This record gives sequence, structure tokens and C-alpha cells, in this order.
Amino acid sequence: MSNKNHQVLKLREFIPYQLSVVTNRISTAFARLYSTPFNLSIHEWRVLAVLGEKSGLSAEQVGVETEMVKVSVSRAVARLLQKKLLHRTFSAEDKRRSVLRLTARGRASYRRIVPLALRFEKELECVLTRAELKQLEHCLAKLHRYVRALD
Amino acid sequence: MSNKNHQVLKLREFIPYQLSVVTNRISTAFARLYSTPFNLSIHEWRVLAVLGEKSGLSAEQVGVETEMVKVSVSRAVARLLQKKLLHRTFSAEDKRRSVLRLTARGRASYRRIVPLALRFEKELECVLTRAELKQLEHCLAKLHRYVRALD
DNA sequence: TGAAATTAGTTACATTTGTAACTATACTGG
DNA sequence: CCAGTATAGTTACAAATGTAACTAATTTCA
Repeated sequence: MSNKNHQVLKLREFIPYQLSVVTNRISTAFARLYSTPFNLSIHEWRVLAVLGEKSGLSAEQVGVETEMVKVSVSRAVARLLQKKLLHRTFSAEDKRRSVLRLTARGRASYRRIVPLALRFEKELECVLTRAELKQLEHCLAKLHRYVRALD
Repeated sequence: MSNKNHQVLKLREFIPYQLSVVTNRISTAFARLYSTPFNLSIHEWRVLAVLGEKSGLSAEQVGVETEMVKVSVSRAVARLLQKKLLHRTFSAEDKRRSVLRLTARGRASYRRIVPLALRFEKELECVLTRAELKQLEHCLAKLHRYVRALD
């Protein structure tokens, strides 16, 4: 409580606000590294990233891995197909289910972006100490489990 | 390095990705609290929040406080004016410069949302310990100074 | 002064995104 | 077996957003 009995909110100290500002800046800073040279949106990059790790996922599984909603996955996949970074077949057992794999070009892009991502993350170690980085990851993991439950 | 000499990226362990997922979920969870009952977008809420703290700012100053780009501020202000939550005059010394103040209705909304925000933030204390919360804030502040410099 | 550059804010257009409705395939229980 | 329901993915439409061009007011400095 404070003046006139109203509670006070300092936006700049409000955690959801801080998270949002920092995250947006980090996302766009990283996106700059791949968006122009590789012509990828953030959603496209995520789909590429997860299929670079695990090949043959369906669009739905990609959605689970990337925490994207299915319509975003659908659109990102459509563009990656168009750019020939992705190859799609459909499961024989279930014809609804897609089977997504990177093409040679897709893998080539993936392999060139991964080092950018790792270097970018490494730069955060110049900002935060290793201990702080661990703490941050720990907090994010806890928050993640919490917010997942909110769904 | 690993198989085939290519570096490996685990998306789920990639900090920018974790930040993005957690932040988006937290933002939308909080937005649910005010978007329907008060019919405010996240940008509108931010403008309201900063003008609730400091009255009489110009659109540009609101942009600095909220870290929004000026076109977003312009649009949020336009809507808040339309909804009569905001009152605008222009500075006598510099006729370009707006002077933004909440209306009585705007203040009323503000005062009802602030407790929601504080309660929401309080809930994070059920997830993170007080120490973790401090660590998170500390990390975010450091990252914030860093990413600001990137601009 | 007064022409050029800067600043505050808006508008226009293209792109992205979210919600919901839709198609097609597969499953389920009587 | 087949009507009803669930699932995978796409499409359609409205709303949000980013970029750049714009207007109007102010500053700069030759």
C-alpha cells in the first residue's frame, strides 16, 4: 500500500515485463544472424533446428518439440518446403501424419546456423558468469514446468 | 564436436529458446487476466502502466519507458484515446510533443489491474524461491544492460 | 535570417499471427 | 459395419506488427 491507499507497480521491476523486453531483444538479435543470410523466420529456424536434431518427425511432433501451435508449424513447414529445405512424405500407416526431413540444402543451412547459435549463446557467458548462467537456466526450467501446467 | 564433425544444438537447452518459450507463456498468461475484462492489448496495458506511474509523459517518453517502438506507442495511444482511458494535449513549448494523462476511467482500470499484476508476480514466488527470484532479476538486469547496448 | 537537417508523431502497405472453421483420415463402440 | 468422434494438417479471415514514407514543428548553422 502507498499513497491514496493504492498499490504501486513499477513496470521496469515487473518480472514479466523484464522477461519480455530481454527476450525480445535477444530473439531479434539472434534472428539477425540467420534471417538475412538464410532468409528464415524464427519459426522456420525452429522447425529446421528440431528436424536437424531429430529427423522424420511429424508436424505435430515438431509442434510439441518447438512449443509452436500447429498452424504456425504448418506455415513454417509450407515455407521450408517451398524453399526446398524440407522434404515431406506422409506416413503409410496413417496418411494424415507427415514425415518431415531436411533436404541436403536444409541440412547445409542447419549446419551453418548451429555454430552461429552456439557462438551467440557463448557470448552470453561474457555477460553472465557461469554460475549466473546456471542459475538462469535453473530458474527458466522451473518456470517452464510451471507455465506448461498453466496451459 | 560430435558425429560427422558437426556441432550439435539442443534446441530445448538453448537459452534464447528457453527464454522465448517461458516469456511467451508468462506474457499470455498475464494478458489473460486483463485482456478480456479490460479489453486491453499488451501494448495498451504497458502504456497504461507507465502513465499510471508517471503522468504527463509524451509518446516518445512512453516509448523509452516501455521499450516500445514509436509506431506501437502511437497505435496503443490511439486506441486508449478512443476508449477514453487516456487524455491527450500537446505541449505549448513544442507543439509536436504530446502530453498524455490517464482519464478517470483510465486510472480506474489501472488501479484494478495493478493488484492483478502484483498477485501474478507473487505467484512466481510459489514457483521460485525468494533467492532464485533475486538471481533471476539479477540475471535479467545484466542481460538487459547487455542487449540494450546491442540495439 | 532561412535552407537543411532533426524530431514527434501518423499513415500506408505488406507481412505475420491468432482464432476458428474446414478437409481428410483414423479410431471407437454399439 | 458404420455413425459419431477424434486427430493431423490446411485454409480463411480478421487483427496485430514492422518498415518505410509521410506531415508538421523545431533546431541548426552558414
